[in-house]
Amino acid sequence: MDSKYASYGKAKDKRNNFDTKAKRVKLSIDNKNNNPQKENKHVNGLDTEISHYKENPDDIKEMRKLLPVYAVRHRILEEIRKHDTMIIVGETGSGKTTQIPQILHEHRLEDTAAIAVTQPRRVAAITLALRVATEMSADIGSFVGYCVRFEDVTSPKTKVIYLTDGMLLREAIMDPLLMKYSIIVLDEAHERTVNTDVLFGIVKLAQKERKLRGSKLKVIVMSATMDVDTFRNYFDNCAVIYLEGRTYPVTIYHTKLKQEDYQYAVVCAIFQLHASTPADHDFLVFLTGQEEIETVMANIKQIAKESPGPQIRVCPLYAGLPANKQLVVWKPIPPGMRKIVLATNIAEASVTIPKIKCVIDTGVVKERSWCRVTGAERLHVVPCSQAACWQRAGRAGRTAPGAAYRLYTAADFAARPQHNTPEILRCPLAATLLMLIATGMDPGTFPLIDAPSPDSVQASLILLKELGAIENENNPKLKALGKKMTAFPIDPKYSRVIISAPEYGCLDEALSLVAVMSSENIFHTPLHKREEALKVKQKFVSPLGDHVTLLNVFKAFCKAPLKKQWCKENYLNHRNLSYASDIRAQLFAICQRLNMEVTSCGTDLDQLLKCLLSGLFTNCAWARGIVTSGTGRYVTASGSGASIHPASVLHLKRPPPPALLYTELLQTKRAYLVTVSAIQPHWLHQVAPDYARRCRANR
DNA sequence: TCGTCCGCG
Repeated sequence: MDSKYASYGKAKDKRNNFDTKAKRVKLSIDNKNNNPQKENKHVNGLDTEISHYKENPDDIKEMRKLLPVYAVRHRILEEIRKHDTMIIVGETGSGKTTQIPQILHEHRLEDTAAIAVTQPRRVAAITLALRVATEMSADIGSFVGYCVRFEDVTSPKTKVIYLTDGMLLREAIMDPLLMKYSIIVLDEAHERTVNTDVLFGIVKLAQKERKLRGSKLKVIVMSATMDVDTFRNYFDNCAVIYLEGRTYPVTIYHTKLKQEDYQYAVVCAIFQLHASTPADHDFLVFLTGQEEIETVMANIKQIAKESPGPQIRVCPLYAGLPANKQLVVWKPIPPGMRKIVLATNIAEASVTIPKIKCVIDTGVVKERSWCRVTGAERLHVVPCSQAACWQRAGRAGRTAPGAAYRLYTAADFAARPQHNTPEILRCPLAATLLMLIATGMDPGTFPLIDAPSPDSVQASLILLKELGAIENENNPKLKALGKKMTAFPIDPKYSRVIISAPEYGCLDEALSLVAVMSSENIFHTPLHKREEALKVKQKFVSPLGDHVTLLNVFKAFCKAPLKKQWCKENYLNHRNLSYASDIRAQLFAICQRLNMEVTSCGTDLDQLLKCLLSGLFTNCAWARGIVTSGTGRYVTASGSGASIHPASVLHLKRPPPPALLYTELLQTKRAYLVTVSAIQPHWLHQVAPDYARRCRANR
């Protein structure tokens, strides 16, 4: 155990040292209840336990009447009748997402068309629809339904449709005026996901155009944040309704001193609170990632052995954790024991853990950003916004009054930005721009609350031009190839791979590979079982590189009869492989619709790599002739240095391949090429001659 | 020799 805390748990005298150390966290009451309203305000999110409710219809009616929104339903209705666009700010538990669509439906405000209620997440769309169907005593898929990727549970009679905003965006490609709906409710607007931001513009333009045609579209934006000025300005100073929430007060504590090392501070805070808090108070701790969670978990277990107080059960929670291990968080524990949940920001909005009384917030988050010049994505730990801090604190007040211990000072808090940087300013834009162009929008004039820099837009338009999707970056007109690309709900580079595949006779393999690459990491490597996980991976490894290795794993997964068991034995993530399998089926169906011939290249895997290169030709790296500084042994097309990621099967391979095709350029401590294959340098000239010429000219 | 936040179609 190389933990820097490990020694504290070993001897009692060192425990004293731990307690009296100057560095220990001092928790003080800096702003106890000074602003109880504010404490609740960014709390939102969906109770995943919603779907487990089983009540009789009378109870449900009574429960609806108790919701804050019920009392003001007539006023809401009146306002919505009056205004074409409005913003509803509702705190957690106000019932806005489940009740307002019902109120609209009961008063037949949707007319002959339907009501769309969008959500950033699939599970939310599904569970909300199930809840509302129960409340309205309807079968799901009748007049209440939902629509998410792989699952359309609606019928022509469906009047209230819960759907992901990604799904509504895809509908906009077919019908930019969204004529199917007379009311569109955009929920969780404060999260500012790329899809929600783009939908704002789509509905705004659709509303304007439909007004001219005498077909009204009502737009209702729902948000948990109180800072609605940005939204209000964007929607031409529309009306705003505020709804009260249903949460309990959360007392906020800040540290008196700045904590230099939050990983150290968090362990100190846990044990200080552990010694002073009743055993039935569960803790929720916000950390940044898998490795950090595993390290802190090991430290807690070590110290707990020597520590007085109730028994501790530590539960890790992050998205990459296999589902069965995630579920442990929701399992009840024996009385007299304390549950400590160590979570990433998955617990901030995506999932709700009941009975949390105490939140410990490190105040940091791991954020991904994109560099338009090198195409590199960066993962780094940054302080989170004030809004995120309130959101985290609110997790302690879901079922009873609680407390939030912030491992940063009140001054530090005050100096933070109010909101996180919207995703649209941080991510590659090619997919979004292609979607917009396919919807008939002009990327130059499309209204966005926060517009990305013209340089970022330009960089992504150039990529779309190079992929053959649009004519020109200055006058982006969709080409036939681009039109075909939008049929596939995947990254434009990958849809280009699929469309090229028949040419290389490898559509069968390309579909599998693109499906796996569109899913999350399929390898699960726990910190303490790394060696064993690496050993079992060997049977899938191909000398050609990571891509063929991924393909080998996917093929074996498809053949395995007991998939869950098989994944466990092979240290693979069953959820992500199943997801890849679903994506493959979806892509396959689209190929059939487009009359594409599904052929296999058999053992001629060079064909597959060339095909991959036809979409990822901008992702080539060449071995450096002369080893210069420590920036890496390869150089990319943009001229930046990088090394093969150590998790790659080509890492440390001798001799190093002269040229590589990489999936991702990731900047962590250094720049790494992630998921790579060896290619012949002359392939680039065969596969993408125009690009190869320009690329050589620039180098 | 690395340690992959969260999501969507």
